[in-house]
Amino acid sequence: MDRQQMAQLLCSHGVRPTQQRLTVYEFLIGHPIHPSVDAVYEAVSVDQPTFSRTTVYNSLHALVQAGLVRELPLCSEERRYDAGLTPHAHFLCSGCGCIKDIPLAPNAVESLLPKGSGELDGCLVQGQELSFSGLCASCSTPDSEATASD
Amino acid sequence: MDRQQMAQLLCSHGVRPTQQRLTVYEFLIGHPIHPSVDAVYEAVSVDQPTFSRTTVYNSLHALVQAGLVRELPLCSEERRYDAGLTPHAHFLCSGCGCIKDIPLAPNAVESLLPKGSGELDGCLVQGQELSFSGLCASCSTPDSEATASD
DNA sequence: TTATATATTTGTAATCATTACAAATTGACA
DNA sequence: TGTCAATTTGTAATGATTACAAATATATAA
Repeated sequence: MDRQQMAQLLCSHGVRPTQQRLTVYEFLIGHPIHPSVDAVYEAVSVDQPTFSRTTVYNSLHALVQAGLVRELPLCSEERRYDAGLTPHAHFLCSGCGCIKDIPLAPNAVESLLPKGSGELDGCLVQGQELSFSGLCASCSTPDSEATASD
Repeated sequence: MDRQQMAQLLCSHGVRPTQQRLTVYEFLIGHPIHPSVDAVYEAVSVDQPTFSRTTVYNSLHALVQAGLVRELPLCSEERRYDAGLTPHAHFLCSGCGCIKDIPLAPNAVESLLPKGSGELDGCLVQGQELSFSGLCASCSTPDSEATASD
């Protein structure tokens, strides 16, 4: 997906495709590491030193509200963002903070809901998230301390 | 479960059953509203005005580490805690912040993982959480603005 | 193209949940 | 009872996020 296509995608979701928003979205698409706000900011600042941290926040808000990016509900100190919209779960390593994707079958999560129990009756469900936590392969091996990578 | 039983439960999990920890745990058990730290603090302060906010943090940390309480991974500003350990999912209302429990069958979540795909190979899975977000019945009804209750 | 209005970006200051810390207190154990 | 270690308490510090206003960019109309 090139910038032109991204711009059209943003437009079709009601988001004005400014340079900054495209830069943030491009980074998320190209780096599926579920980065924090600061990770995005650090990355885009390399090429564009005037890029503001506030703009990263603003852009992410706009993209999340448009449904193009989702904020991950995780027990992490910082918020993490994901532009991958195919159904998948996440594994958060409490050691190094890395996040792994876990593919899921379509409608897998819905199948868990109690059928006809009415538990979600009247509730408007807009998002869902399945997450696991623990230690990744690197961090669960005692002799090799993992460096916080992604 | 009375205080005596709670004390034994904490002991068996390696947590010294201090008065403060028991008070926090008792509140969580008795009020399954998945409260925030501040909600716990406000509640216990009514009867014990000298109860410190830091102690609420400390107690919750101890209980979480012992596996008696879980911290909920949700897209909320504050951390929320749950002493209910039976398998269930959560629904977080972005309007009023209330959280509803959604019962799940045992091992329902595990059944979603790709069989033999090795996606979690080498990872030590310690926790899991399935959450939904949206608007609760009260908040999705336009004419009755819900008051932030639980 | 130019003028005008609107939306966005930027940088700084403020907010708020959480953590760090040290003194005071409590509880266990000899 | 005395001593030591763990816990509690209150305050100060931290750090992610938000608020805000001036500067800038963008879209639309003339």
